[in-house]
Amino acid sequence: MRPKDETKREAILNAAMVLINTLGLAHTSMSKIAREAGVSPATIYIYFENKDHLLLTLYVEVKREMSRAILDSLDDDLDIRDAFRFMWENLYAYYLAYPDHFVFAEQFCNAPIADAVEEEEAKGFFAPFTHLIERGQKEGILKQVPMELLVAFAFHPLTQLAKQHVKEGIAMDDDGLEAAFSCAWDAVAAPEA
Amino acid sequence: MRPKDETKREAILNAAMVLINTLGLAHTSMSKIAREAGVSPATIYIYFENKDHLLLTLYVEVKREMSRAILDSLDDDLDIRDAFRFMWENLYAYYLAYPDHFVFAEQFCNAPIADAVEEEEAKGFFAPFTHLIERGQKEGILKQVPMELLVAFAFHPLTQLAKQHVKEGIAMDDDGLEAAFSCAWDAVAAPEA
Amino acid sequence: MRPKDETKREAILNAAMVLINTLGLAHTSMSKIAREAGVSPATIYIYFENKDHLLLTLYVEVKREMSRAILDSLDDDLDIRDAFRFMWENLYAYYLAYPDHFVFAEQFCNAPIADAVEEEEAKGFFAPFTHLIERGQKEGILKQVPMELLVAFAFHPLTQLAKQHVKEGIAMDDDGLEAAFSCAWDAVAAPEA
Amino acid sequence: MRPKDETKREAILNAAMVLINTLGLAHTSMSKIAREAGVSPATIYIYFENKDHLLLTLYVEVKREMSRAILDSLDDDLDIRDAFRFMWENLYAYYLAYPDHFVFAEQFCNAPIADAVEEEEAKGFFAPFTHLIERGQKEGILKQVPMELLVAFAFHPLTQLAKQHVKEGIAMDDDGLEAAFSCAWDAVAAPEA
DNA sequence: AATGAATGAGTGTTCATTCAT
DNA sequence: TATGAATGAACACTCATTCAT
Repeated sequence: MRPKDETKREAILNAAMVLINTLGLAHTSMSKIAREAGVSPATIYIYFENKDHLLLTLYVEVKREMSRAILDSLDDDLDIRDAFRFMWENLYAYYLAYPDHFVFAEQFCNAPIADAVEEEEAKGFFAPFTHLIERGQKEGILKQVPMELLVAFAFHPLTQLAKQHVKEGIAMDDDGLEAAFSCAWDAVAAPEA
Repeated sequence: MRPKDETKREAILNAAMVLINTLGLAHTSMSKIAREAGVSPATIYIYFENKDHLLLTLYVEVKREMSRAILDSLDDDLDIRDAFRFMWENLYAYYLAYPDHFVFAEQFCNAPIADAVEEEEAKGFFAPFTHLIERGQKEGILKQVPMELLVAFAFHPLTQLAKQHVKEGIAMDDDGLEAAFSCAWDAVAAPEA
Repeated sequence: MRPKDETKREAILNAAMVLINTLGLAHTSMSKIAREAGVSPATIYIYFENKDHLLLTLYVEVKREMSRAILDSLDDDLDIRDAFRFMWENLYAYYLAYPDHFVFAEQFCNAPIADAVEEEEAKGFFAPFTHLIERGQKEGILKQVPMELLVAFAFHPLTQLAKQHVKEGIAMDDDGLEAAFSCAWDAVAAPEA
Repeated sequence: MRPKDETKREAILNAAMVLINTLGLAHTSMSKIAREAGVSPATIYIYFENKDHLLLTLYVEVKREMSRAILDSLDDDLDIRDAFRFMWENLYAYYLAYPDHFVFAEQFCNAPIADAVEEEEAKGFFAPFTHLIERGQKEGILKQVPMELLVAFAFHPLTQLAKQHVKEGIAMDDDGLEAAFSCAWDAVAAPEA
């Protein structure tokens, strides 16, 4: 008996992501994924129960890697603003380094199939971030508004910028990042006394 | 030869939107659209060249309606902050009133097929908004940063919030809106002297 | 709009029967049926909901034709033995004339899929026969035993004989039929006083 | 090198029979058989050359067991009628005791694949029965008609009854059996002088 | 303009079988 | 012997689109 081939599993996941980004979810078929991954269509079903399961797995793994890249090296002793900035820059760097992860995640999470992801599963990866916000609010540094607002302003404009930059093949320089961060920080920071 | 039936055209477009929101782009076929719209598959091809054309048309029309709802009643004489707030509230109201337009647009614009939309076509609808920003920067009221930054912070967090609220079936009350707007305004407004 | 083509429907049903008799239920696929019928696989689904529905329809129609051939010309005024013999000979003649109907029915009714046939639907075709038996019992000509016994002895040996004869390409002559019928009649007839 | 495991072979054959009776020949695949038998698909090929060989083997073994149950204890000294009755009751008892053997055999022998069984192989098991008939004809107790007729009337109605009873989960009592046997015997017995 | 019939190419998935261990 | 991995071909069925009316 041959052992399962981890590289084959990775090849399948990666082929799926590449095709979804190129052709779209709607035109990415199992046989195209198989061809791109260099395996037989039947082989995919050894590693994944069915197409939905494959896509869902891909999404969760991408999200996990994202959170790792952004949060793993987060230092709890940093003051709020520095921690915030650290994540912000990590995130933008991640988008530029793995644009396909990011493009895929954006397409996937807006499709109804994404509803099948255990909400908490994906969200859980970002727990350290929510803790940071709570700390910031307790310390009076962040605005006393619902958490979802702060998350929306902290993350989403950056995502949108990255989407444009990835599509146009450009990137912000240090000044651009600085300017963008100042917008983000002003959005979430409590007005100074 | 009867003239083309405008209500039939609308029925087709609407059926497509409903199905795409329910089943996803990937599982929305021409025959399902036909069945949902109460017409024959062949009839769709009288109104639209092919599937892509139908989807693209739908997207452009949705975007046009969005911009109309938000910008048509914009008064050029309003001061920047009031104009800004006017649009902001119009936009959130639109999301709540036509969640399917909005959910569709989000799914569609993240799929590669959206690349086929004349970039400027969709953007053009929002020209009044960019003029507003330019005026705000000239007047020193908005931050002197690239326009795309201001757009990203002005629009995108709200979109994200609306997406959550639509999915969870909730809505912000006046206080919530006030808080959210203050975040947005702080993000884009020039720091006071 | 083209009208549905009845000959196409017949061609599909007949192709299915031929292939099932040749290759067996297990090796008869929709694409083989399509090829044999000279239509596209997709066309089959215009006439039949799915494979099971196609097979079930085929079975019911074959049973209907069988009962028509055997019972339609049955004369209620005949005495029991003559009526019985009339049907018996009609049935054997039918088997020889339409061996494929018969071979198909035998294979199909022994497969679990046959459980899906409305029991009464197929049985109903043979109501005239059960009425005949009841009359024969009332007149004291047939044995006073459960109806299912009489049916089993009246029909099933003949079916078995026909199965062998069809397979071996032979047929009973008049003497053979006479002998066979005398066995059948002795089985069901009440012992003479 | 371990010796082949007889229980494993039995498990495979039994799994095949169970699945064929449940799902039908058409939906019984090698991997389903493997799963049901608790072995790997590859293992089946150690015991059987291929799928056809497995099915054919199963059929022959079932037929062998049937003939054993019915004929092994047959006493040549019994008079014809008693011997006949002995087998008749043994056969019905067997059907009730091993309905799955019987249901399988009926499905299988009506499928074209059964043509591959050495005709004589299966028939051979029932040689004692044909000898009995020959003796009965010589003694003038059975009708002087072709043997196949007597076999058809002796066996087939009973099979048909058993099929119904197995499906409906009922069984004949002693009176029912008596009545059924009297039909069978009248069918095959020579008319009394 | 409008339709249901028709289709070849494609879908996601399972098949019988073999491979490598 | 026994296995799970692996596969190309096939499966039932649907696709986007065109045809004939």
